[in-house]
Amino acid sequence: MPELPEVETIKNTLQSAVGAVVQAIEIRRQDYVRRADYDPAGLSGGNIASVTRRGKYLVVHFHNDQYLIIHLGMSGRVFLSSEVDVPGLSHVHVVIHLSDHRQILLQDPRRFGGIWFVREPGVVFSHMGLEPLSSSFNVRYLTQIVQNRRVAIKTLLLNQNMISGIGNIYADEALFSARILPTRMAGSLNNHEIRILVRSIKKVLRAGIEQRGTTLRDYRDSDNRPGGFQNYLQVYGRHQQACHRCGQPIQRQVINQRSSHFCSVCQK
DNA sequence: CGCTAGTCCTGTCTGC
DNA sequence: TGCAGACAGGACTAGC
Repeated sequence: MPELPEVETIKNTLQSAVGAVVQAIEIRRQDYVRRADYDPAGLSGGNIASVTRRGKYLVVHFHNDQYLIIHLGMSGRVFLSSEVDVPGLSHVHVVIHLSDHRQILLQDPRRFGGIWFVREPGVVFSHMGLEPLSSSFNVRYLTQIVQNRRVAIKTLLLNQNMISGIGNIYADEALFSARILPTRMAGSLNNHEIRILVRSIKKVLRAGIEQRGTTLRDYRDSDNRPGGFQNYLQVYGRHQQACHRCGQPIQRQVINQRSSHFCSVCQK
């Protein structure tokens, strides 16, 4: 579910938990833990030093160089709750009890997400591509990774080993903004198109963050607030609706198992 | 090595 | 109202 702007928003709303002392960590589903390099029980008594983001991952840094890495998969949510028990909330796999009586709940119905208890975040991120909002993600880098690639440009944008954080919504939106068809072979993009695409990716992601993410169905930040970027979508989820630019109906086509939305008039 | 297709899950919506 | 089938914001991996 959550892509870079949504995870960034969750990270921002979780800042109110920084400094809080962990009373206990409750792992209700052991199979949600992908890796444990230390005993999570040892986190009790320490405090949360920071909460950051890498790609679509949340990084919770505790004392003593102990990290909890969280990936929310397709349906994951993080709640910062002050209630002892949230009624009607199922599929909560992890609860971090804080000594101020708040708790961080990790819910994930489909369980495509997971968590890692590691002493060094690099072991999880070793193969990850550049952050698209960093200065190193630029025309030179995109030129280098599209070179000779015979995959659809959209497939490349979704490849987390190349660029980390772009998902199905923002890939479609960035390609519409750049006026490039998602089916175009990556290696066929010219310098001009690469330049526009870099700019479009950054612009769309920044707008998504500005709007606190996209809520199509169940996305919420850790304060349970929905995002607002769904009101600004140009193509995603707008199949057969009029293109905001030219008025022609938006097309939908499956590319690499993912539904893709585009305007066949505006995008070439 | 690069790439495609199948797989992991549950919930919700659509059409019969 | 019930039920089958499609579909969903992600990402691994077997196999070509």
